[in-house]
Amino acid sequence: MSKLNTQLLKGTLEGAMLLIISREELYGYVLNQRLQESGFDTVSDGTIYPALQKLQREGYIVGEMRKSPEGPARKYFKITAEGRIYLQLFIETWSRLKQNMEGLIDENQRRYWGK
Amino acid sequence: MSKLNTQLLKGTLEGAMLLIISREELYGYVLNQRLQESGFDTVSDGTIYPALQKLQREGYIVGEMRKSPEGPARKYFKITAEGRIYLQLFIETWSRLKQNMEGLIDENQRRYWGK
DNA sequence: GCCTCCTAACTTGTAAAACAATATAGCTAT
DNA sequence: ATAGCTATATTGTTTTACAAGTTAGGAGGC
Repeated sequence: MSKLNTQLLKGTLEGAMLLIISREELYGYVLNQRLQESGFDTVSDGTIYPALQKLQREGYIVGEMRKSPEGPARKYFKITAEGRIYLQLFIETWSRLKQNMEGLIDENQRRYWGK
Repeated sequence: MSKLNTQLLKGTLEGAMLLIISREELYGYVLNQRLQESGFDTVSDGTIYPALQKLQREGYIVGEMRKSPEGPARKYFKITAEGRIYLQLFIETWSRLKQNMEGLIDENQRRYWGK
């Protein structure tokens, strides 16, 4: 079950992260909490920090270190103009995939009650 | 674009393959055509055959070689009882992921016309 | 002082998945 | 024969997610 979720996570995580960062400037630790609030299973540190670095490397987000009043410094990320363009592309591609899957699933369900 | 699709494909491909096999006994070559008909980009041979072997190894499908009236032999696959159970689990997990993404995307769209 | 806990970012090594490219092989038509 | 379509399978590479571990700051308890 959790393994299945891991597989389904692939490919959608970056998009989900970018969607959250697009509405709110935040740092990795809080991003992880937001993902959980959005229904995703806990994402490990070893997943989220490399993913953030990749998004930054590609120019979709930029990070900035800021001191914390309590605890270690935080790296706040915000989305760039390029990131917004990529985000729209992601949403379109996701929608297409969603419709494709929906079509297959609907047909599957239909065969179990009245053809 | 095609690269983005590749990433989104991850995790959903097995489910899509199983959905198609559940409605129709077929072999890899035709499965690939069906996937395209369902809107997925072309899936390479190096993806589909190992994926079929994995599904069989896990007991979700079984394959059987049959002679072809024209051309080389074909390996026909059909879904097993175990495969049907896994398929229902996949559909539930997919639906959950879909709703999670939907929630994030809706919120994103809302911020561009009437808050 | 020392230990534990919570926050916070990052690294390392491993496993899974998809791809391109390649190999093999049967049949058809030129 | 050789080119083209069908058909399965393997190899090597890249990407992604994870577990586990490292480093470090601040708070509280003993």
